[in-house]
Amino acid sequence: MLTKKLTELLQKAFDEAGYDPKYGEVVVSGRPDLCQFQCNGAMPAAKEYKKAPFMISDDVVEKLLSFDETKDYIETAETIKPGFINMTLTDACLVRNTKELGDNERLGIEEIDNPSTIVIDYGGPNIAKPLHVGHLRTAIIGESIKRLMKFLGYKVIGDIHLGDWGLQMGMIISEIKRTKPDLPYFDSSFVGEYPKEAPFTLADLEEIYPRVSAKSKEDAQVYQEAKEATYELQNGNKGYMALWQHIVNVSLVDVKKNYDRLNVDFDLWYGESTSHKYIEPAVEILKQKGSLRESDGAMVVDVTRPDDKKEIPPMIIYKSDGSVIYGTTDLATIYQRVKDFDPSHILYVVDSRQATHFTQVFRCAEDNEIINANVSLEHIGFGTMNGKDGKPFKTRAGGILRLSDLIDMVEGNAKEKIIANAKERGADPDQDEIIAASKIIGLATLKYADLSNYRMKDYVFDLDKFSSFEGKTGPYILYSTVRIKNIIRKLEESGFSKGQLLEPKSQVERDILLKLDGFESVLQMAARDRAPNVICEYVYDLATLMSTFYHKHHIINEENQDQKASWYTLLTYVLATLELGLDILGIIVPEKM
RNA sequence: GUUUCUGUAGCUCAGCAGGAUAGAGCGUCCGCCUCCUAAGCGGAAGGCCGUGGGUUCGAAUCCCGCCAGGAACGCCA
Repeated sequence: MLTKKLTELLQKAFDEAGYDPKYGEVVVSGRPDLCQFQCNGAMPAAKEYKKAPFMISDDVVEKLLSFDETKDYIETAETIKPGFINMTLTDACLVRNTKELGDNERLGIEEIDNPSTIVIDYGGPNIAKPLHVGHLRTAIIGESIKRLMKFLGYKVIGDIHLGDWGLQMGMIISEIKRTKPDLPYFDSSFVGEYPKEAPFTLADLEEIYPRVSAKSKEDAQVYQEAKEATYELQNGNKGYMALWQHIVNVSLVDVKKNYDRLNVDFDLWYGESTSHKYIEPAVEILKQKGSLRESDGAMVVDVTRPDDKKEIPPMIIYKSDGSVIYGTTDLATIYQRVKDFDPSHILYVVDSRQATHFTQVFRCAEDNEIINANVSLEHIGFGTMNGKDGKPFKTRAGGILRLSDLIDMVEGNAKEKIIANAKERGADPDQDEIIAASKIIGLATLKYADLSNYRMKDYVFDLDKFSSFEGKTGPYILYSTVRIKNIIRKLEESGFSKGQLLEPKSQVERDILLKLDGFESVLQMAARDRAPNVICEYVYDLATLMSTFYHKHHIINEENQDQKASWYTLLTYVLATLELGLDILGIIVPEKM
């Protein structure tokens, strides 16, 4: 990374000029018309040394220019107005640096030392309920953060954390009992093997939950039975467990299908139920600490702290009916994760609306030493995806939009565009090609639109805009990337080989070399802030620079063979960078489009 | 009410480890397809960065107040 090397140089210069080296930090210039890199350290240093900033920057620049190694990097270094140190690198340095990055397997990006384990909890779909738009952001953002951390070298475990242990399971079980009381699962005297086949289909399940959920709101009896069933399930009713397993199995097929379409995968397909055997030991700790108390019939733990600005309600461990709720399973899951994986971080990529809940759970775990001080629990919240009315996205009829329907919409839209575009170009792709391309492009449309927003913000889902295929969109970036692939393919087909990277022939080309160097700090910033949107920004910038480049230089028709070979090499570097960036975003690049 | 997130161009959004002239996309206007994909490129117009203070040599960026919008505030997840 060039800023790092330049910072070393500047620190040395500050030091030798008699100033604290800490002022030597170099950043990418905010004024590319003036210089490529800048150091602003002379201005804060002016205070410490009670000197005019330009006197300091003059000293530093003088020292800097006296070093032998400076010539290897810097073309010009000068002091400007109050005390900026502006630097521009030699093209030779840029080329040398680019080669180092491009020829490196990891594009020159450092892998962290002594990697710790990070558990990322995202996805969180509920069993027996179809996935809906509300599940989109956690999946997309979580997947991207997972990939980013993995690439940076952490040992990352992505856990889907299925919602499979709460009241909704009791609702479904009690409803099945009501409609099919003769099933063996409800016969307490039943001995032997329960049937292997589930007594319902996925379609049945998807119909049962909304029905019983609505009924339970009207009918207290129904609600009561659901609660009782939940309690019995959680306490090991054998028939319920067997039925529960059927529900999980049937649902999971569909859940996996949805995540596949989103190019999202998990290392662990655990759920709330997985941790249920850890509830007891976790609660035992709470008891030993004397934290558990009775309140309105429920067992709770207080999680307030003296400097609280807001009253945090106590966390409920056991409801007044004796069953556990998601706070309890979350706590038990922390206990389990610490025991099994010894993580340094557990990241929860969950809707911001659950902030209070996580405050409760985290405090409960910390205060009661279920985790020790080296484990960091972090809620990575995000805003909602809204419709054009500014309210959470709904279907036209006002219902909840299924995730699969959303994906269908986006893919369908991509398909129309592909066909229209092919027609215009006189191309004639076959059906399979069109379908494959529409899936990939649809995915990029959806993911780029989502990830390019800063995650805390709500955003408006506007299909027309996102799939317009123009401007700052997923399809544009794919288009740019595929275009590079096409040129490379043509070069390969003509038997041409890559060659030595030559010095840039234009400002765009120079800008590309500088941009390539900036990738590492972009990834670091994205990781630090858990903010994939900075990667989106970067990928777009690089793609745009490439488009400008084509306008200026024509690679295939280039007569100078060394130049052509050099550009070929450059293309492979840019492609590798784009592909890596897109892969971290969870976006797939097609071969053609 | 309390807490929290958000407020930047007509619209949708970046920028917020403080730095020199605040950036994109869409939309509007002008120009560019005998040449690797025009899903593109070049250019123009468009902004007292919600508001008032403070810190600082320097604030869209940090701190405080206010205004506006969203969200959360005990047995759903």
